[in-house]
Amino acid sequence: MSNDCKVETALDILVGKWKPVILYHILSNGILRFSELQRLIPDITKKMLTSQLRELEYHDIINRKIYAQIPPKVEYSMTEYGKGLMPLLESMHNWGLAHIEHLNEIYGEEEAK
Amino acid sequence: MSNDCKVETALDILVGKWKPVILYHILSNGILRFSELQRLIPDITKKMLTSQLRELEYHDIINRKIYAQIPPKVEYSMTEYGKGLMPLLESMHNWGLAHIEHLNEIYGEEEAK
DNA sequence: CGGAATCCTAATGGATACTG
DNA sequence: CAGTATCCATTAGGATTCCG
Repeated sequence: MSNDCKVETALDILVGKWKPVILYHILSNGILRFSELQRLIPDITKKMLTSQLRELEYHDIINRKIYAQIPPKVEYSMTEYGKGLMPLLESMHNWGLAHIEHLNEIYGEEEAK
Repeated sequence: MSNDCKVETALDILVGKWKPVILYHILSNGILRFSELQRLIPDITKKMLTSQLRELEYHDIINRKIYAQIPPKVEYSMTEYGKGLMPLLESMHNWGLAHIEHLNEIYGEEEAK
């Protein structure tokens, strides 16, 4: 059996068209409002931004701080626990970087995939 | 810009409902025939097994060796390059394991997600 | 401002049957 | 045995509108 393989658990947290980008911006900026994330990721819709943030929040990767005021203000930041993801993200980034090189060697520069 | 973030590149290789399981079995067994993989992963269809194997092959993670005989025989194994994925897979596995613990602490044992 | 609700499209995954 | 080919179901993602 392979039920002791938890690679997929880690994948779950990162999979989603926008999650890596969102994490990238929050990690770079520390704290970001909903509208700031929208500005930083122009092509994302509110619905997508909301759903991806909620999933990350569910997994305790990011924090959601609501200010009870009008107009509303909501801030997102990494949780302490979520910061523990950073080494893994870096490993993935580095491997990804090397892999692009590798694909170029095999298939040439054209193929982006 | 966040275009220098290549986390997604790494994700691409692993995303796909069956890829982690397939890699797990090939890594555990060294060399496996198509039919052996089918036995080890009972719920997968031929179509899915084929497509996932082809994607891994495209990325030079696994090798496909065809024996020109009747009945056909095809063996799959990790490439040398593909073995370089192992540390990353282990990191992800370990993080995933710890994350399940963490979720249990937050939400209790019931929630599997 | 930061969403929720609704509807729609595209991509992924699966069942089944056929083939060299 | 190791696949294709077709067709169908499910899911992810997106556009738009509305709301406190």
